[in-house]
Amino acid sequence: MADSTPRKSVTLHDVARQAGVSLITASRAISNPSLVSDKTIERVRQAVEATGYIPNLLAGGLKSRRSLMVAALVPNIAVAQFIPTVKALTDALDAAGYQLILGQTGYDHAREEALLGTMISRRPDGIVVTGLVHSQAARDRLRSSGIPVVETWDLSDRPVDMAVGFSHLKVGSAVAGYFLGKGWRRFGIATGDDQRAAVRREGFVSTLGHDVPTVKVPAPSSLALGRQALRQLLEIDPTIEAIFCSSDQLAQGVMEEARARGLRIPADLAICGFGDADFAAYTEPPLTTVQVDGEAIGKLAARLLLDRCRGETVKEPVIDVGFRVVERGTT
Amino acid sequence: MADSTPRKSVTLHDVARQAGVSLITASRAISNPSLVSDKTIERVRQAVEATGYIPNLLAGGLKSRRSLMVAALVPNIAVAQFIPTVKALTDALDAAGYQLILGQTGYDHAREEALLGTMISRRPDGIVVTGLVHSQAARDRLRSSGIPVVETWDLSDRPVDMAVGFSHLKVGSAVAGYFLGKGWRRFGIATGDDQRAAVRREGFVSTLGHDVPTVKVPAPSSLALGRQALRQLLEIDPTIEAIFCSSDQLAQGVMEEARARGLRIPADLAICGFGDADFAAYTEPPLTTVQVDGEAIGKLAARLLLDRCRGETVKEPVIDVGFRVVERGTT
DNA sequence: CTGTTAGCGCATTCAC
DNA sequence: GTGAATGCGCTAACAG
Repeated sequence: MADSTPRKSVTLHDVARQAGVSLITASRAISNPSLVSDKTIERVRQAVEATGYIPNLLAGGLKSRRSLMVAALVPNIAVAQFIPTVKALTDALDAAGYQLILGQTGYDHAREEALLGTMISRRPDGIVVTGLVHSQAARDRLRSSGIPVVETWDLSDRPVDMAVGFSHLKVGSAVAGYFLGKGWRRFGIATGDDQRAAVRREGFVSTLGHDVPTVKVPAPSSLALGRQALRQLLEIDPTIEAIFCSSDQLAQGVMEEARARGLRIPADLAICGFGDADFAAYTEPPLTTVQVDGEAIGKLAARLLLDRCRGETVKEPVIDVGFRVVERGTT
Repeated sequence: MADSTPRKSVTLHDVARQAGVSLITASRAISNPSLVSDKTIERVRQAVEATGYIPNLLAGGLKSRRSLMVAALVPNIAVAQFIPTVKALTDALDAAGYQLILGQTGYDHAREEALLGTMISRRPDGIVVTGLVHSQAARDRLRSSGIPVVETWDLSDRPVDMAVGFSHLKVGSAVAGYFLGKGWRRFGIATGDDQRAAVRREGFVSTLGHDVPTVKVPAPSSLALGRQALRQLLEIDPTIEAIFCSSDQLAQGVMEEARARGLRIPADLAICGFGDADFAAYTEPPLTTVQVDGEAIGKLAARLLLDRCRGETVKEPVIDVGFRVVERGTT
């Protein structure tokens, strides 16, 4: 009972010998029991128990060409935005026996390209990226690898393979339209420095028809950066009536700073966030924001990938999950 | 230029043939260039380029017994607490060529045990778990697997292998001592339902010498649950002077609810969080909390693991990173 | 239902 | 400096 298997790891060979069956029968008893008699299954089960056998998925995957792994690339896991997606993805894949390999691109295209190479070299059965794959070289390599790919949190006419997301341009337009409908005319933008946030800004400005004072903060955005952003925006234009923030964390910071300055929300300053974070409905006042179903994105990405792994052809390889401006107390 | 390698993936064999060298020379040119002449390296490099070769780490790892993967088990990635650790771990490992496989135990011991089995079957070069491994069966399997293990965010006299964390009992004691020193005598606890939070509560209560009204919320804790917790606590005892929360998210919710009720912080109600989240210093008033360096935990865990992978013996297998009560405006 | 044969793609011996 | 053989641990094809 001290230590059963100190060095030499026990292999399927040992199990087969112990059970008095051939290697392949032991293999089948474990991974495809319907092909084996109950008596044999039981003998193998006992042998597994006795030897403390733990299968080597790497070896199996080499032959079967299924690694049961999915690579997920996020810009930065500290970006709260993507966590529900990663969580839903992890859960859905786990239920099907797949595990997630995590990679961070740091919003850097060169790094993304290098990381994709590393991931491909691990032969995952699928790859999920947040955002669209930027470099053409990376797109080509992904395609020629033959690995199913899902691009998420954005949409494209010509995805590498599959996509689950929504239009950031439309988000910006929708918020601008909403602000205009409320009668406000003087705006500000507090935004992270990533590309999708830039597209939302573009949609906002284009619907407005003119540019808008903007403060850009580095990712990951946070409450602290939101406070700082409002200070800077009010320096640029103290008469701003409404601010569009690229995340709810930034918006929360803008709220705190406004409160610290004695500004009433929304009478003196209206605020709209983005993402509908878990806390957004519970701030004082509750935060108006753009709801995006990050969890659904993760679930759908998993479904697309798993369908592909089962050899099915996906009929709808590009899914628009949409978004919704959720009006609450800050506007 | 259409598609270079549609089905049959290119192997090192193809590269070697193209370069006019043997398989092993090609292998060395790529992974151990110091053993090969510059001319050969260049020929191989060109062949790699021409064929679009991407190495298969699974195959290499099978022989070399190094998967270049580390498994990380967290209760739930949606728990903000652990994100800096996972991020630091991912970054540090990535710099050394290792990738992280993510798993979620859901604070469930049976699930943790099953997941550890799955992870071991992937033959990672190291395993990081948040918290101590609970089931004895899992501890035994981990030990006999021979895989380096780091338990984090807690300490133990007899870790499975290595540990990086701090004493939750001492955290609870320290906060109780701090509260008592401020002259408060009527307390409440808002806590997540995980085991480490329970130990912090135990430390708090034991230093106090008597039990305390407690509201327990399910993980992951959030601002919304914090608001709810304060409502319940005030029902139990409307005269509570100070509340110890098991996370800063909960504390933020308590603050919001207090504000909504017109309670002044800290005059009417003092609040202490746990974790020192990124927003804690920027709330109104800034949140008193217990600072724990989650990033350092991740970095240290990576260092221990990498040292082991290099075959070095770790002289200090249990590291106490400590903690600090950070006094801010809510107390 | 069970077994035999032949690799998966690469890296570790050992030779030269 | 380079190469030939050998097998990591397992499973896809066939056969019986």
